[in-house]
Amino acid sequence: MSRPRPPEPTADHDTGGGERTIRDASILPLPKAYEPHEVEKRLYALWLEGDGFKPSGQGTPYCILLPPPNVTGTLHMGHAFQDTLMDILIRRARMNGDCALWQTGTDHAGIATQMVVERELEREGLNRITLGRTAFLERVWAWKEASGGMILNQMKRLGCSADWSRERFTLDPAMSRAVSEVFIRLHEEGLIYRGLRLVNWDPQLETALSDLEVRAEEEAGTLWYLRYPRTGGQAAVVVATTRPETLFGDVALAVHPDDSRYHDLVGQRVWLPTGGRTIPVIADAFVDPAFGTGCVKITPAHDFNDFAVWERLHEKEALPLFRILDSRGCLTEPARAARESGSPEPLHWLPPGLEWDAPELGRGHLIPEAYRGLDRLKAREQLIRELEAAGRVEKTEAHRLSIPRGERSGAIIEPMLTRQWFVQTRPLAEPAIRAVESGRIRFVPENWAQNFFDWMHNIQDWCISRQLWWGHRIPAWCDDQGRWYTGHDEADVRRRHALDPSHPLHQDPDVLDTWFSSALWPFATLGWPQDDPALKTFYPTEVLVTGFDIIFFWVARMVMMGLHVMGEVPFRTVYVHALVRDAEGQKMSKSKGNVLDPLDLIDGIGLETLVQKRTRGLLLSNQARKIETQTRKEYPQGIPAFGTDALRFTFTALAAPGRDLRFDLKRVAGYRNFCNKLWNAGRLIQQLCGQPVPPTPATHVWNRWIRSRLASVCGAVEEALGNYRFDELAGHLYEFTWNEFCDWYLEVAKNLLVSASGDEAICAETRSTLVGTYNALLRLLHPVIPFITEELWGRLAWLHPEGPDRILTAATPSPIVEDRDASLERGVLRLQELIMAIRRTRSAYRIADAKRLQAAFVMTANDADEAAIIRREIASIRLLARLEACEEMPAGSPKPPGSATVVTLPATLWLTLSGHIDRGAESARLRQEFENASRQKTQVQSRLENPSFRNRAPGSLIESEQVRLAALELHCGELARQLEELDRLE
RNA sequence: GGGUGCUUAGCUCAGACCGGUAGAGCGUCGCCUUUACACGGCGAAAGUCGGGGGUUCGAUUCCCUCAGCACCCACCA
Repeated sequence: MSRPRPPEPTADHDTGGGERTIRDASILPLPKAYEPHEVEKRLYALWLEGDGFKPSGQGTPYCILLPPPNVTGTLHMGHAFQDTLMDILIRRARMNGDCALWQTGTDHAGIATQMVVERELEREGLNRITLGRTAFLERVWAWKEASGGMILNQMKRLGCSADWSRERFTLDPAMSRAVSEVFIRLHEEGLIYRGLRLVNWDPQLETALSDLEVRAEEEAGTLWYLRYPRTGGQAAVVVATTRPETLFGDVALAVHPDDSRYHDLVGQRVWLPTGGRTIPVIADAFVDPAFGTGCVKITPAHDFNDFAVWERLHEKEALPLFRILDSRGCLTEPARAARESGSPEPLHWLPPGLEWDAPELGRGHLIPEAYRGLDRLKAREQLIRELEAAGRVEKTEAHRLSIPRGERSGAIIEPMLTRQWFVQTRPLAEPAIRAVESGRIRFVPENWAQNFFDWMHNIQDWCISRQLWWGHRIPAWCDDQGRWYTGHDEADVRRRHALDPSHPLHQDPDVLDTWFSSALWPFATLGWPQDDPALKTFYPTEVLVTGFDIIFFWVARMVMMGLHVMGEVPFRTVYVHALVRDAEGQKMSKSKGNVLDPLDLIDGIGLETLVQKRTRGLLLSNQARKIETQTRKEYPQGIPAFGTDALRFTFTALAAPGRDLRFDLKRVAGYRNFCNKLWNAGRLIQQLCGQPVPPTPATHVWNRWIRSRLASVCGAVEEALGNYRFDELAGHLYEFTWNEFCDWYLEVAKNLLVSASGDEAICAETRSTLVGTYNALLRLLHPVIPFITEELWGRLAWLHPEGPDRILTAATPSPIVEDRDASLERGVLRLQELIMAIRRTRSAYRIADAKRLQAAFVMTANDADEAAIIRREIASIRLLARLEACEEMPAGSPKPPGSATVVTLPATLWLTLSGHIDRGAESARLRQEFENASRQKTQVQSRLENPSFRNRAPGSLIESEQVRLAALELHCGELARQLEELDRLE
């Protein structure tokens, strides 16, 4: 969908980049519109030449860590947003002369990657078990080499200036060394331990998960009221449960100690509803008498609450502990479960004197024959049928409850008694809390620190072992007595622990939670535990740019590990950005069909391809149809190519503090237009100058003005970046570029150079201002929109005869303090107000721009500087308000006949409009203005007359209100006079 | 159950820590093919700042409260 455009000179195309010189540049006109596509590829290659994005120079070290994306991942809007912000910071730091490193790499993403490869195997009719561990891991590595890391290439399309030579992968040998080193140290310090505990078990993936990897959703369920017959023959005890199948693992019933209904029951025994085994009734305050029947079954191996009860009371009440599910969630005899775990450590606990063959334990048969090997959900159905038939179900109720599901697999999570490795987090959390409290780590925006504290204060020990194959194998070996030893490898273990070669050792088959290695990312990527100079230079890193969704997963753990291992925080600032949503505020997800691919916004995509892309691989066909309809409606033309810079500017402008960010495609179009505006400003300047210009001091009002504004904007940009207010950064740049530089300054400068008097001195300083401002502007913009600024820098090489060839390595423009002139800026503001008032009046009378009008004015300004600026700038008033002539008349001059009146603060001006004038409209217009001004005047007046205001308001406010009142009085007086004049003439 | 955030123009959002005159982009309307740009220029319309109460000389802003919408943590036998 490209517009027809005039033929372009071919000489400036594909010159290979870098070969351009000032000589030939001056004669090459720019194409009429900026075309990002060709430019982006060429320039990225150019940037990679030589040292690429390696840190250089002796400047202050400045390091940002890329939150390592999953190797399985592809770039989505969230990444693109985050990457843009990081790239802005890094490019700016580089231009500031800092030694800037953007450390990049990918994460092995244990579960995600293993699932991808397992699915691939499934398509070939294979599975990992038949393949075996070694062959399976070879497959995963092959997959990683072939398809992993696509996301980093996509980042390059975004213009990311990460140091690709330092790319790391969390399973690199050096990273693995860091992982085992930390594991060994923490184990020796007692901060990593092996424990028999309940964990969240995913029966589909057959692994433990951490609390954070479990999502609970409210779903419809059933509450069954089951009868537990009493041994003495009295009425059965009724217990409500949502998971009846767990009754095979019951070790007690519990009631609240103060529940009078059950006082006589405590200490007695009841029969299980099936299975021929009795359990005691105990009392514990955790029971809520108001829920169900106030009596609860205790299944310590499969329920977190019950396990807590067991921990409190198992010695006193002689409660055994055993599990009844195998790793796939099927019912199994406890003894079998222990054997299956393959470890010499027992997976149960029996009170002294109690043996498996005791009647309390069903003489070793806890699971009736008919249920053995049955999936827990199937077993549930079968059990309910059996109990109903036996009259053991009193009633059933529909019940909403939150069902925990594995984040990855979606399978219902079972709390499961297993032996796992845990990190004892409290001793690690305390220094982390202090680091944030003391300000050694700053959260931006601050309120996220609260979130961090809340979690850290209630932190639970972290289960770090996973029953997967893809990941860091746990560096721990077990002997036949169940004793554990750590080391980097078996030989290392024997050396460290002085074990004879004949001493049997078996390495733990499990791997570590992916987040364990991620937690070491800040120092492991920089070379730890080696004595790497990068570590000394760049640790602690400057700022972590991340979403709030991984504060717990990742940020908190990096802080804990960094402080513990390095003795220093991993980063000084945590900048927490919002999460990208669609235009309706919905989370972008494949199943909703509202996903936007950042690359499609850059390159564009046709409607048909987009529809295909969004519906591919969807299981439900009605869902696919819905998405197709919605997509066709929303993007009837597909998505046009906006270019990388437009997308980056959009992200920057949207990066206001907050927790979600609605991504609106229309904004991208707006910023594409912005890029084009900047491009065309370059075209104009090329036409006006086109060769190096010696720096010349400014004397002309507008030249001084734009230099003053530039100095202000440099300062504002610096401040916005210092506060991580990317939205404000974008706002300042947009406003300055478009409104001040293009709309005002270029219009004037064009005139000064093309049609003006031929005053060589003014021309020289105007060229110098034009070139100096545009040059600085490109450098200010470069971190945000790197491609177009680099392209302009290259094409307009005469802009920077002494500067570097590439804007990438140019210096940030520093604000020139002497250029700032507040009084001049005020004066120009008045001038602009006068010009805008004339334009308004012209527009009200619908006078074409081409029509030049006669005008006369009287000065009403009481500020000498302002008046001087107006008088000096009559030429620009004429130019910008399209006047033929504009003459000053003596104060008190009468309104010329047949004129429209324009009343502003610095001057009252009459536009000669013979033939157009409408006395009624004129009067109404002035009256309206008068009323507005009087309303304001009255407001200020009454405020100033209010004694309590005068007594209590700060002096500076009173002063400024007085100034304002004076101005309003002047304005009102002048409007009244002009209205009288109008009446008098009538 | 505990907590956090949001509610401002037709749409998407700034502004609020630090009270006094409410801003932007997009959209809408009018005029304009002015040789940088129609991916443009100039101009205009458009808001009882979610409801109620309080503090204050003054509240969109601070406090309380209600409503709606998001989200997080815990938990539901």
